[in-house]
Amino acid sequence: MGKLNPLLHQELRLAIVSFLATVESADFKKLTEVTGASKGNLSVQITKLQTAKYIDVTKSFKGNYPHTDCILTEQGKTEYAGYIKELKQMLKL
Amino acid sequence: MGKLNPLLHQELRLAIVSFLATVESADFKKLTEVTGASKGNLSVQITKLQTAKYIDVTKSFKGNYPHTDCILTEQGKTEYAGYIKELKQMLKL
DNA sequence: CAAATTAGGTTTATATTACAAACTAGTTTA
DNA sequence: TAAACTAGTTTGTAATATAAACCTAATTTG
Repeated sequence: MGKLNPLLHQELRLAIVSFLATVESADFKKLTEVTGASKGNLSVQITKLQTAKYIDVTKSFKGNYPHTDCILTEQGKTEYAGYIKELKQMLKL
Repeated sequence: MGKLNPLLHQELRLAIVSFLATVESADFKKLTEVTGASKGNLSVQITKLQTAKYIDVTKSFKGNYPHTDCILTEQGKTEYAGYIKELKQMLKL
């Protein structure tokens, strides 16, 4: 098998990517809100998506606090589109 | 989180269930063909779906050989429909 | 001002899962 | 009768997901 991209076929990562596909930029806090995930889990999954170059992660300081921003890369968009295509095909959506 | 039914949000089980949703009966061999999965993996995932009462599994003999037939239960259909609904919502499909 | 709390994360330990290799049990073929 | 095939199941291992614990600095509270 192995049709569905395993990096995307996971609930939290899919939630992150599908959200980023609609906004083009979201910070860590926003992502915890929209996904409902714990910070630990979110941190891990962001790193995985970053390692795979599906998202770009920018760390900076906002006021005095650290701040992490995420955007979908071109590759991320492409892979996401491919995943959706496979999924639709498989589920006849 | 935890929106997407984890029993269905797994490629092989999803492939099994989505296929059974279109045919109302398939044997082990047919399922290996349509999913492309190994027999071991298929066997394990069929058992999980059966344990959860998402499918009914009937073992018989066809000629001299054992034969395993699977059909989606009402519960399986309901859960599958629910999964599709959540997924569509999440991915805006 | 010292202690507690909050912000914004990361590391890591544990539990669960997925998966294929190895196995079971019998059958057909040469 | 040995080899190869049918039709699966069991099980060992590796990969994964997840939250608890941790970290550093900032800020609020008594």
